[in-house]
Amino acid sequence: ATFSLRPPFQHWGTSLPPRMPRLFLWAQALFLSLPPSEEDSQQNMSPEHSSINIILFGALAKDYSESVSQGDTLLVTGFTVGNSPTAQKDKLHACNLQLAGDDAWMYVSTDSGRSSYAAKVVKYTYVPLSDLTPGVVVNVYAVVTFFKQPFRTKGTDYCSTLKITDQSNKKVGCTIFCDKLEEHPKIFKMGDIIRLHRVKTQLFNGAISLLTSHGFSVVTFDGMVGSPVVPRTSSGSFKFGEEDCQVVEALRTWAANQSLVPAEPCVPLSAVQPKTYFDLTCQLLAKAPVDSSCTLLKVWDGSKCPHPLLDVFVEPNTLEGSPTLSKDMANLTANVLVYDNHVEVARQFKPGSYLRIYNLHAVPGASRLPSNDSGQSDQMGHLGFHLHGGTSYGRGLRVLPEDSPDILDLKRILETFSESDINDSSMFEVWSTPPESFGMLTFFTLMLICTISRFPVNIAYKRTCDHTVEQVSLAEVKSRGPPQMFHIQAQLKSYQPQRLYQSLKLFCHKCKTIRDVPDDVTVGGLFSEAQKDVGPCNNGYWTLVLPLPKEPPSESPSRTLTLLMSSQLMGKGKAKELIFLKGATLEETCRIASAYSNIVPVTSPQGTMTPMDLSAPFLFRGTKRYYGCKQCSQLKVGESLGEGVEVWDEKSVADALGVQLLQYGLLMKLELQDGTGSLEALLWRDAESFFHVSAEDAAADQEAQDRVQETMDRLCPPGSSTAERPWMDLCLSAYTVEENGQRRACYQICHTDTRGTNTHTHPHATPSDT
DNA sequence: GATTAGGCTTAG
Repeated sequence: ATFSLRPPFQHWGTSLPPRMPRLFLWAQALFLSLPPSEEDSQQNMSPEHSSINIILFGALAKDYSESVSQGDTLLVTGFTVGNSPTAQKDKLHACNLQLAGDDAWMYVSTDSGRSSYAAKVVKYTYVPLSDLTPGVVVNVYAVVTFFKQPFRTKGTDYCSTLKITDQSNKKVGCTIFCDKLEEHPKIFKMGDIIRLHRVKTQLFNGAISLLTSHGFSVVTFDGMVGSPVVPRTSSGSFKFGEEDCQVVEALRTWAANQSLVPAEPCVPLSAVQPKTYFDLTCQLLAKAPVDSSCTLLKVWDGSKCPHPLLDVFVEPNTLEGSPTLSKDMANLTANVLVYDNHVEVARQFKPGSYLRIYNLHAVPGASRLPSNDSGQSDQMGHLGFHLHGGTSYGRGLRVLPEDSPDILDLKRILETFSESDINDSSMFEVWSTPPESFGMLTFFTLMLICTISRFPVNIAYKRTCDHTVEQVSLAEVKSRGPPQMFHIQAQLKSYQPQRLYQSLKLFCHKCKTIRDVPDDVTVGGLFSEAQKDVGPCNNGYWTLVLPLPKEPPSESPSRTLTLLMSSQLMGKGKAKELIFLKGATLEETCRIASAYSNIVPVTSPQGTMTPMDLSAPFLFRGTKRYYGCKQCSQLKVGESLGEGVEVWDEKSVADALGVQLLQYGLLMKLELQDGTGSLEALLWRDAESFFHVSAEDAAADQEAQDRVQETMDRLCPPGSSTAERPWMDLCLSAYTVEENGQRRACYQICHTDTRGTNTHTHPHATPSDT
């Protein structure tokens, strides 16, 4: 992965980012033992010189850190011998062995004696907890009997505190330090199985404990007998085989007969006793910051609490997500106040996600929230829930993945709410409302169904238009026909293109045509084609010709890179602001563009410098690429450049070159439905405000692309049923297009804004601005 | 490259 431009560019004095190996492993006093040779004895070498440091660089470091264990025998070839800078300190050999580059290899022979090629065959040995001795690095398999979710330490890391045990019945404490939260063990409940690689034994208070050591890794599993053995890890390169399955299953079976786990700490809202501590598995409906040390979470688990639940009012504009009044009234919403260290954790949560809250305190009596001191006298004795500060008793909270068994159960329960029909008697039970208020009940039940059926993404899609139009059904839209504006309420049935990058288009304001953004293979091909033009170009530009080092195969022709700068700009000391580049590959152009403000790739077919085929970008600015319209551009390179131009941006460069600049846009076709029918509508003119993304950013920036994807995933969650999709308030413009003499009605979504993630409007409420 | 914590209830 060497960068062929480096030598000339270093000479030229640019600041191109170097491509250095990113990974290296400091493998200290590795597991290698060299038996003292005869020469050594003759030279009176001291015994400590039988140990030597090996340093691995690059890909080797990554591969071997995954595959070498203490005690393995290594065969090392292709190394260089260097002075060991740590010889004084570690008293090891004065030299070290450095393994870098393609020639360096290391072969690993495991305990079993079968030598083999590196990473593939390493076998881990697991030590029973009763056999642990202090001061060694080991691998263990165990059952978790106590755990704390990772919490911030006073140092640089997060810490997970665990207690684990195995068939040897020995209980061992385990402390995991790691600065990355995702690398901490994913433990959801006591009884989960854990596999720890490279943990260090340590004597503390007279007992063995385990501590993370270099190269530490962890995988966890559900502890329930019979459930699928699915490793939970964030590591992409962990080893997991048939034997692991067997170890996990053996531990599960053993643990099932041991009563290791105390009485089920997980309690549904329907079984909560006041003044107790319990674990709650729930879905987050909404959250709101209360103050710097307290956050409110509104959650439910689909069960009805027998005790009246405390309601906590917060300013609606501070609330993220959509709690529903109906769930409050049905005593389904639990208000959880999360304090101190847990606030940071809760900040990451998104409404709709599934949570488990550990050691939640059910507190009868009103909360002392400043905003509702007065209003809560009538809530005396209502149950509130507190997640106190600190981590005692494993107090904490985390998101559970949607496919974990407990969540599947919970989802099923929550689904029964959205599927419930008004005539469904289970609904009446939920309400436990006396028969005499039946009329009232029907109204509220209707409300409940309306709201819940739009769960979990009850987002208000706000119309931003300023006209007043009656809201109509899709069937009416079709029967009334164009030209007209409509307001509709609909769900997304499907959309095209499914590959969202294909929605990026280039638009010419002059000839009104839309074209696709070419992919890198196509653009790269145009650059290769342009490279064939090796002739000179003499049109009065300052020219710098850079020979490039030969690349294999050696018979390939030598290449040069030509940089051209305008004499006019040179005269003003602005030469670097606009650079023309000839002979570069696409990749090289991109790299150079990262260091200069405007790079124009050019060729010189008849000895005159001219922009490349306009199928390719005519301009690179940082990560952004700009295209010109083939039909409408009238290239004029060679004439005087940019008289009076102060700032060189895409517009002034396009003007100077006679290029008709194309504008980026997003084009999608959305199929809408509302129960009266479905309708295909385009998203084009107002697509940027719909997604809150500039199309130009979306062409160059992953984050912007993600935002488009997220919006589509919210409107149409992958694998979701219609009932789960949110409703949108949309403004629709109907117009007529003529194709082959045929007139056809066309619809476009306009004036609609998906920013409303923090707002909530009841589905039947009329947006205030319409 | 050391350090962090080393379960055992907040007090809202």
